[in-house]
Amino acid sequence: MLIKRDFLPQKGKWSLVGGFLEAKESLDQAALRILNNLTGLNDIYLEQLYTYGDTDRDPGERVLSTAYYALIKAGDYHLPIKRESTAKWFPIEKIPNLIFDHNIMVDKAMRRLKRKSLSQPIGFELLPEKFTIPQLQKLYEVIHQRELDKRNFRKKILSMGLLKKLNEKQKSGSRKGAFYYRFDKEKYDDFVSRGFHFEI
Amino acid sequence: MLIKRDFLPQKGKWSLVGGFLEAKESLDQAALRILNNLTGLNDIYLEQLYTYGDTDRDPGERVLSTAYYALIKAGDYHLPIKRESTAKWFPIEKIPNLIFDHNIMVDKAMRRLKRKSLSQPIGFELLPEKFTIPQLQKLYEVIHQRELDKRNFRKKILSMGLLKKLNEKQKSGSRKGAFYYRFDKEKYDDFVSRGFHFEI
DNA sequence: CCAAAAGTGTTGACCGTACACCCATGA
DNA sequence: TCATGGGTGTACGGTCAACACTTTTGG
Repeated sequence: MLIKRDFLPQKGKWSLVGGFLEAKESLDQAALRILNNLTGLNDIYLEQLYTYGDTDRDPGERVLSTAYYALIKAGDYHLPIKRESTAKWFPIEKIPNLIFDHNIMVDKAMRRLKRKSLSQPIGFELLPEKFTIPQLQKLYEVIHQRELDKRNFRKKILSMGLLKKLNEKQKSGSRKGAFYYRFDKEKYDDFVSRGFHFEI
Repeated sequence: MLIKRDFLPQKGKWSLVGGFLEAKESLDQAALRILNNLTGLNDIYLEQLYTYGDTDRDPGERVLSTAYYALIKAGDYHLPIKRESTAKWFPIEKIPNLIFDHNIMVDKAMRRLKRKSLSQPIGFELLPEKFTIPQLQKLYEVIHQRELDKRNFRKKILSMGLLKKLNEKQKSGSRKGAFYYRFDKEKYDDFVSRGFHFEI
């Protein structure tokens, strides 16, 4: 999600969403507040990415920026966006030139996400409650920017035992319909606490 | 490397090394400067770890801390440490209670290092120019806090083709003596640029 | 001659990858 | 009936893990 800057410098260019830390809030709280102000969303997965501290990043004055990235469930982004006029979603491969070092931030976030997706079932944060295996596969394909074999993907994902199959099919998107699944929260917690690695 | 605080609050407790960012330096430069002031070392591998921004981390006043960790070659730490009276090296498993959230920082650094050691030959930064395979193995054992099978370790490491065997033995440490090796810088760069993963 | 660390190969289990066809259904 | 995406199994090769004995040499 990018916003079109409506003030100088670089007015009119696309930019990541940002704001200033207040005296009595933590960095995490600030990130939540800023995201919430723009989108109205709560309960969003947020993770600190990196702190950018070069003296000349912002040509105006010296600014330190601690970048965070959020994972927002597919479907939630239909919610009304507050400053709708300026905020817009972009597919990751079509991100335009951004102000300052923001493209570097996006790049770092993507690398973090790729790595993370190999050691944690991030679908939890990015998919709706009920989702199909083809949906999950597409998520991994977008993150890793390559196509995956559906037989192998399904085998791998199911072998982890984290998914519960529901007795319900998604009817949109195909003639046949795809079964919905749900993450098994308990097994997931086991998994995470033991740490796992997973090639894809 | 820890220092004993010689000022309040928490005077006498162990602490990580820190300092304040100056107006005209980047975070990276500040980290280098602070490390150099204490140890006299240059050309040290430094990596930003995380920025701690809770409002009550320091009971005195509000402080934001961007933590960095350094990898210092075994052997270099024999160099005279400037503030020698207060700085001391600790084995990782014997780190005492530290001030504020510094134990959390150490913990995060260790986790980062474990992960990193699986995707990059960190021996480059941590071992002297010439090193033996048993030395390299001990490095991985310390980082991962478990023993490794020397046959498997040797096989794995050599199969990567990153090491050049020298015609020289380390005579201390064993009767038989162990051959020295050296990293092959070119192949290493290839490796890193292609990215690799490596189970241990 | 002996203690102590260096050095060496094989095997089985598991996992990743490649690959092709049938199924269900709405139009 | 057909186009579309969902769903399934097998076989090969590579990699990890387990495991025990020989070599060298200073004391």
